[in-house]
Amino acid sequence: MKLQDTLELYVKAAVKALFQSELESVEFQATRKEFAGDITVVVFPMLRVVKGNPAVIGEQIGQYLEDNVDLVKGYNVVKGFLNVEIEGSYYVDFFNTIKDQNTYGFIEDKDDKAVMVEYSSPNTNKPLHLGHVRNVLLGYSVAEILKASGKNVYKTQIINDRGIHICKSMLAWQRFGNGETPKSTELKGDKLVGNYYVEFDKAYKKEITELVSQGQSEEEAKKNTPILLEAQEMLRQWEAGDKDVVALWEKMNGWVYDGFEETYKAIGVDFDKYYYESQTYLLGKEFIAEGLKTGVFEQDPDGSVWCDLTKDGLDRKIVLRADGTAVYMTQDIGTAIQRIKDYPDVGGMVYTVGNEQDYHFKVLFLILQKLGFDWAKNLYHLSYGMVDLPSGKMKSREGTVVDADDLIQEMADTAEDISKELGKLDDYSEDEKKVLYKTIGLGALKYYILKVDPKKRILFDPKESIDFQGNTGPFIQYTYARIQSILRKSNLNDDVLLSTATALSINFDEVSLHEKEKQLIKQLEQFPEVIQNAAEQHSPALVANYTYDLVKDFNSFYQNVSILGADSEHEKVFRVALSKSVGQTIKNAFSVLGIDVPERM
RNA sequence: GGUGGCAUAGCUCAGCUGGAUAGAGCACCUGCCUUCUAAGCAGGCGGUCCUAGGUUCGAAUCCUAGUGCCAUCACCA
Repeated sequence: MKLQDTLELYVKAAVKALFQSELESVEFQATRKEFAGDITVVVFPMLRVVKGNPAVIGEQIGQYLEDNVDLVKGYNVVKGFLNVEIEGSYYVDFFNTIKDQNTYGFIEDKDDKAVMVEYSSPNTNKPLHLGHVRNVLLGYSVAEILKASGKNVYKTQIINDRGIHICKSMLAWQRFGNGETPKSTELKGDKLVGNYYVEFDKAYKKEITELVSQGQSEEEAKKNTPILLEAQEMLRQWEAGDKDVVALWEKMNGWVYDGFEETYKAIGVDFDKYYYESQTYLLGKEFIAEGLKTGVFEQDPDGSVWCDLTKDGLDRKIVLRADGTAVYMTQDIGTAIQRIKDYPDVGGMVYTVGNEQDYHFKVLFLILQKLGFDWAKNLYHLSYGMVDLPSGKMKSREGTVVDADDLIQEMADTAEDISKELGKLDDYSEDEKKVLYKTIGLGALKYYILKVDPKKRILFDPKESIDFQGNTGPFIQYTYARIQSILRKSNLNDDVLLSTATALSINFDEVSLHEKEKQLIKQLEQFPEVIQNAAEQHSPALVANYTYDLVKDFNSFYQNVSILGADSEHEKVFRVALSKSVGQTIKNAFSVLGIDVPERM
């Protein structure tokens, strides 16, 4: 049983014995550093049941606990706060129960119902940028956190592979491409296709200028440029299944997928299943027809189909155009249903999509509920803030985007510069160094993005490079590397670590627990709860900030207490074992953030 | 205009279901490498928690109103 739960029973018993009153619950908080004690009982809420001076009541309860509870070593009362000191042996005993768990903090028995997490979901006409990076890191991490919290998880995305945007790239490539391929240009496929998307835009703008000089209004010109009309014609041909257009579409999308795959690999994320809009956009229609029969939807005289959500405080939402073609909503309805068909064990889904689409998902979830799907109540929009530059929004057409591949490379380069300056790795091979630079660079980037609350926007200044000191990924990685160094130098194998730490608890009087050691164990004790909270709140930031606190405590311990130079063998082994556990916890925490930890740095 | 989100130190961010004198990092200043990796540690400076009301023993946290920024309100996605 958790310390808090145990104490709660005793505090209730104390109140019953002393004041003949029943408490419903007891409020605890961690004791602030400036006071003696380990855990604090807040007396104020009891005043509803027990009348009197809170300080006096605290005093009486404290005395009762000291007299009746072995765990309680002492107490003090400050105003209405009862600070309880816990026997050091409690912490040593607790540590003994976790020190050999490699999966500490994770729940291994999985729920029957799985969760599907969607993230990334890019368009196929341009490379991934910093905005996608946030999406991908968040989605991956939340998926891993959910796994760690005891869920089976499927990672997926929906690839927006059809529509006018890809036709624009296709057309530009046809016109200006001279048969270029990723191979012939040595460009990543997504970059090559993205270039033609830009080419299209250039030609388009030029044609607008021409038409305007011929007397058309700008508005007219935008609709009438030959190149746009041709792109629209291409889309019609695609929808009609024109062989040549489809072949070109397949070829160019193939290039993009290869490029994306490379980027995902570089970032270190993966997917269990891909969905393509081109394959699912028709599926929703069936259910629109179904919903029309059951009255969920209504048809206007022009043939368009709507869902009336005014009673739910929202608007009327179109789900099918007058010409019978699908809109975004149609396809999302179809995709959701398809996913449950494919994976019947899925009981809920998480959509990692920017907060600009909050309204869309509110509507989508509501419609799915109205259609009567029981899983529809377990849909969650993991809505996150935009990543903005000091100059404002990123705009691909204006060339202000921060490219994902470039960014990853720059982070590794910075890691390399710093590492070389510090010069601690002279005996590493070039290959080993390269891997390490990437680990550190990515660690910096991922931590930088994941440590902020998803719903808040991020301001990213490319000129001010991401820090490697303080509350950063590399700082935490560095601490991990230090711990590994100690483990190597201690020459203690696991058997010794296990047995001697146990011996310490038996002979506890010999050695008292150092403040810094106790603090570390308290911090370790929090980890499983942090994972559960992070899963409930879909927030990797909670894990990131926890890890930082843990690491700060460790570094303080490390600098103030000699580990390998401890006075007794007992102490030394205990401290090494404690360090090892902290290292394992860092590793576990970082694994759900998708960040690797190095043996040295 | 309707709806939703955000607002905490010069900058970037924490602050769990309301609890003690609001915490970190960066930057700036002071110390600490002959002892386990100084990407570190110990300390200092720095706050009208956007504003005004309200709820209560107690509010950065909850409620109301206002201000500012962002998003959204398409037969776009």
